Amino acid sequence: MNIGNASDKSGLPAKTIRYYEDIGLLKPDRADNGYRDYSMSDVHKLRFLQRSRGLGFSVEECRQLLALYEDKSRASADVKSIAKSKLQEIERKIIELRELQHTLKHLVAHCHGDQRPDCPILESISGTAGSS
Amino acid sequence: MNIGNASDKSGLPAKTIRYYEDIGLLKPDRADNGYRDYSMSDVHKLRFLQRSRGLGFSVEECRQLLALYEDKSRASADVKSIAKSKLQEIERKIIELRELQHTLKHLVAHCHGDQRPDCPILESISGTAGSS
DNA sequence: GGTAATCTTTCCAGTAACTGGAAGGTCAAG
DNA sequence: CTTGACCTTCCAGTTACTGGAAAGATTACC
Repeated sequence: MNIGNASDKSGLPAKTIRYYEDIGLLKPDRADNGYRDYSMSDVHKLRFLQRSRGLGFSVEECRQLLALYEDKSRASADVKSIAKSKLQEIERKIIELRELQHTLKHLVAHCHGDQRPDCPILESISGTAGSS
Repeated sequence: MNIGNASDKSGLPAKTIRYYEDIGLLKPDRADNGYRDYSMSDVHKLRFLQRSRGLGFSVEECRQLLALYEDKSRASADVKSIAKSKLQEIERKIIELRELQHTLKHLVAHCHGDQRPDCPILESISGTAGSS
């Protein structure tokens, strides 16, 4: 499939997909006319990248995650140790998102925007009373 | 407190804190010697920024979140509608993180790195069999 | 078959969000 | 009163895109 189609299915702009190719993240086939030709597997990987980038992983981290995703020949211990450290990071991100969620819900529920100078939320936000 | 201290407490590099000041996200007091002087409230906000950035929100989105955080005078409906749309985004991110977590756990549990050409994970990854 | 619209290609420049480093001022310790 | 660890501003470089030009390919219509 052409890049426009892959873009629609992955949620990534065509520009970004070409950029990911430039930096060696994903190399699609080429059709006889020179057009890039994406397989469904490529599209899955693009969607995977779209998600991980949106969740705050850097491109280099995404490269690692993609390597895990694509793993076909690396040593088990190696793969597992990277996966485990990524899992810890994911766990942390989920917790932080829950705290942010809690804070915003609290705001929606309790702050009425009626010119009050101090909001009780300020106490609980930014992990001051929720983590570490 | 000085910027180095604020940096330690917020987890943001001093460089980044100065950059956030440049773009108008957070304006600390200045001591008589010209040094930036951060209050605990400033540090909370920096930590808040550190987290939201790490969770994949853009600086402009963080500006909105910070405005919610700081809200003291805006109309309730306005604040609530922004907060609600951010809550949806957070909900989505949590779901995506859970799926990523599930995928990686599956990888750690079932892929042994023993040269196998196709991993069963490929089916379930990237939301193909888990969402939408 | 012609041609206009809509792809696609590469390349180069611009933006967003930092990041590093130079040149110099400030401060606490010995 | 100097040494070292801070801090300041400024300017240049990096990462991760993003927009736009110029040109080739494909499809859609007459």
